[in-house]
Amino acid sequence: MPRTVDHAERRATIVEALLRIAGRDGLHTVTLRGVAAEAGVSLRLVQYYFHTKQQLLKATLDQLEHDSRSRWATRLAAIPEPRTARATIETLLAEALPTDEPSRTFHVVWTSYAVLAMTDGTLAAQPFVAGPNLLREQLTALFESARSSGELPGHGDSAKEASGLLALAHGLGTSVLVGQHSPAEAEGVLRYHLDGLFGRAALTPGKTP
Amino acid sequence: MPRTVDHAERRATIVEALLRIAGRDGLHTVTLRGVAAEAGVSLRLVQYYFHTKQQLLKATLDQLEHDSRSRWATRLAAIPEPRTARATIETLLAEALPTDEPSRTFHVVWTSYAVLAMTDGTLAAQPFVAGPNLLREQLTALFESARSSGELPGHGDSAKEASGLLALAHGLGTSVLVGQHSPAEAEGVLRYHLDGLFGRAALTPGKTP
DNA sequence: CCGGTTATGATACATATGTATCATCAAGAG
DNA sequence: CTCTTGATGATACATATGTATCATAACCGG
Repeated sequence: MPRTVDHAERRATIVEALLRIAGRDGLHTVTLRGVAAEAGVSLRLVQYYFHTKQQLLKATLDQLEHDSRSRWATRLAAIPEPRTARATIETLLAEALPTDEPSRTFHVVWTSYAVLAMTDGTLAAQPFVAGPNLLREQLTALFESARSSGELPGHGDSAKEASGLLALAHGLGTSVLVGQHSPAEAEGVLRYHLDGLFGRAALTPGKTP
Repeated sequence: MPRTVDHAERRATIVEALLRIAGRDGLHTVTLRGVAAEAGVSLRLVQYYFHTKQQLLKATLDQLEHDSRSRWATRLAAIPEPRTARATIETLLAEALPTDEPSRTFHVVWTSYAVLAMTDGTLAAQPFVAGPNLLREQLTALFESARSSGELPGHGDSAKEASGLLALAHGLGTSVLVGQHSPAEAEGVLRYHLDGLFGRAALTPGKTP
């Protein structure tokens, strides 16, 4: 065999270049030449590692999904040991809020793909259906166990709670992306609603009757 | 004056054609020639009434905003006379859920514009900031009055409740657009959360302690 | 009726972009 | 060393698209 290069690494740098462009100027401004320039490689190389633009876009989406999953795992693993349902849930949902710049980039591009998936049937819709569904199931399970353990008061429809909370976090995320809310505001709203779920009275001092 | 045509009407038909295309195939597939063909006019006419593509896109966004406002007004006016806060709030939020096909088209295109606004600073971000903010203030006021009238139990941060509910509705809307939830499911989740706010016990028979 | 303004058609132009082709270089195998 | 194969560079090609230009028809005021 002649000189061999780490394909995975090359592909990663190219995908990262695409992500930078898409996060800065929008996914619709992504062009093969632009990606090549941003990555500091020739157009030919982009073609070489991703034969077509569709494949490059697909690979980028896969990468986004992969990164997202690994971030979740990291965050979950970092929860301090008295691992309450509240903390776990808050951790899961916090990932939906764009706080720092890389997170913002991720969410902008991810949302761009989601919009594409709304009309482009060829683009895999699984990431935007199966992913959230999985998350919803996790949340539902957390709710259930928290309810039976007594951490979560009252009775309710855990599935609906989970769906709602997920939608809430997602909606807050886009509101941040669009400039309506600051990340801190969104975090506050999210926390407020979690407080409501887990019993506000116990958490807001001075208001206990 | 020579032959004069109703410019507003022509512009409307062209904008509607653009909306059909954007709703069906995505905003990124919109082309001047495509719009012309869809509208049944010549390319020149699209250029004549909207000098540049930017202006056409801008006009379409304005149209979307206008339509949205008028739909809200219609819905609000249609609320039966014992106009409870609950009914008004539910009406306001229901507009965020894509139920029928025209509504879906609207929300798909609207979301596409929102994504554009995330990176394209030239595109007016007001619709996606001022609009929701206004709605949030309305909701906040409704919460406040409902609280003082006793319709809404407990005390809480009306502004945060309003922001959260708005984000919830919006998040549910996108989850429908992306195929994760059916419109009915989303409606159910929304109603469930409203039930929670307005006191679930009074609404779910058989669970009163 | 006629001149001028509005409206519309046909077409040209420049450019950006995805994709394909041809050539060349590099490096390890035999 | 050389020769095969993987990696990369330069460039060509076809096309789509936004925009501009030229011409012409329709209509109304004087």
